[in-house]
Amino acid sequence: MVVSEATENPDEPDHSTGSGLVAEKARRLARVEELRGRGDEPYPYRFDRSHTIGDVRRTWGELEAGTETDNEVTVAGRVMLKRDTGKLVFATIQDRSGQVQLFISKAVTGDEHFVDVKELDLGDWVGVSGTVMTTRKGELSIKATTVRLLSKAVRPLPDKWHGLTDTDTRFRQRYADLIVNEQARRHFEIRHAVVASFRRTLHGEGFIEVETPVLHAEAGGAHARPFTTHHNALAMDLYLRIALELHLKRLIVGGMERVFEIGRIFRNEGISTRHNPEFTMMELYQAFADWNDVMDITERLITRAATDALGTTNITIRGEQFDLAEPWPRLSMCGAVSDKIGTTVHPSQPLDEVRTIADHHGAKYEPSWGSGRVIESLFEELCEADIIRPTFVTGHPVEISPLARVDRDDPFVTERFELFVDSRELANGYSELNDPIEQRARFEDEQAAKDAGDAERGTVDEDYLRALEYGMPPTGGLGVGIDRVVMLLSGVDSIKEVILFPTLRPEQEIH
RNA sequence: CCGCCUCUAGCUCAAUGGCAGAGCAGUGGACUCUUAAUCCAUUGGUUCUGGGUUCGAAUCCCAGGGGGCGGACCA
Repeated sequence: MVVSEATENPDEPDHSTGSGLVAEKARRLARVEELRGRGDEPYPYRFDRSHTIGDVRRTWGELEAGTETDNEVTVAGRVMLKRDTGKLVFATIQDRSGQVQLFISKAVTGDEHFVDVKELDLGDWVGVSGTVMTTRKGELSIKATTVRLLSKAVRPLPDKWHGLTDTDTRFRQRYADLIVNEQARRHFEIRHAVVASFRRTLHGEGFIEVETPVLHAEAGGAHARPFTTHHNALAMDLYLRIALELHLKRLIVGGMERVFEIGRIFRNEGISTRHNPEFTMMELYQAFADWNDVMDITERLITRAATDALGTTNITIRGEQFDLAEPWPRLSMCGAVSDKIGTTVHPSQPLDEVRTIADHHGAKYEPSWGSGRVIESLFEELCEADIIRPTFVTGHPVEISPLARVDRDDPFVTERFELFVDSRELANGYSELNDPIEQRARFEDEQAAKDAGDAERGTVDEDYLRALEYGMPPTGGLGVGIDRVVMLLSGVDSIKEVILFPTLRPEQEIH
């Protein structure tokens, strides 16, 4: 806490001449003391309201201008604006359902109570009782008989007109962002609607919601660098999970048939407009289904989420309108690359041949990569940027898909798809590999690549193999990046806009 | 980790090498139908930090810090 240098006598700071944040806080804190001194609690324990502001608007929104009713209501909200015309004060208060004007007349409240109204600051929480009315100009208002302070704000709100625009401050002080920026509140309403919609759809189709460990002894199920942590009592290092996959499939082995989890996963990688170190994934696994079933459920989940969150399946991507309800095109990875460059590429081709093509088209690769992984690099380099509308990219090479089942018609690719929208990967799914012998071979390939220096590759998960040995039914699986779905439906370009508290460096000093 | 951009009052922004300013918020005053209320008066600055160039630096240079965008990384 900084003590103002201008304060010569610390026992009695001079609020009349000071200014700036320190003086403003001192002035408001002095008001807190003044209220306590006379026996009024500036932070009461509870308050009963009869209506939300949204209720008031719904019930009386059509009232004609210049109407006085004797309908009594009690609402609560934060003071956002105050217009003082002397013996009449207008204030705009806000709760999560909206804003409404208070009409506070000295003649109604009485002189003593009116003095306290005058002392209210922007940002204070109040509980208000009064009657519903409209002004001569037609503004729906509550004609207050009492205005009770529910919580004194000692820090001023951001600018009442321009709000808070500094991105750094908006993300660090999300609380302030949410108070003043309706758009920010909207993004998190959409987020809630998406998650609720996913749950509703999945429950409706017989899926069971489960929770699996966040702390893993082995970080498997994806290619990513994990965060490490330590458990003291067990005296061992643990990883934060990078995927949900392997535990959920153990449950399919256990006979749960349809399971899903919505959970946080952690990847120790770069931060960008599309990546946050912790993000939310929904994964589901459905026994007796294959990748085609999973593509269908992906369309249902996201289309219904759009309807539930936005009331429409029409969305705008890069200024262009798309209807999510129309079937989503399917594009094979090898086919897309082949079409783009005019020659056929396929993971069955010798590595030299594929490398030559990559060199020719500026796609990068590492010495340890096989043909399949180089083709993926070609796809990322040449095709990804062109995908705007929702598109299933299918047929990923076996080399880059260690948990997916080989295509029933082509032994070099898998029955796998990734959903791309606006050049971003939103979902990933496949027919799950359930042959324990083949899975072991795939894990051993991963381990070999890891041993050769590729840090993101996987390891042999013996317990998972043991589970498969009990027999996993044919299964289709899906992972959906919730944050990215919310980005799509919110129409924002940065993942930080849809994460309440995105990862940032800590502030050095808090003012 | 690299490149570019950015950082000025609580908030939103000016000042392009020559006295650090405005609006909002705050403070004092007027006002019983305002709508970002209005009107009069007024307080408030480590110009992100440190160093340098210069008679003189918010401004130019160097280093550092925060943030943004792009790249790298991210199957």
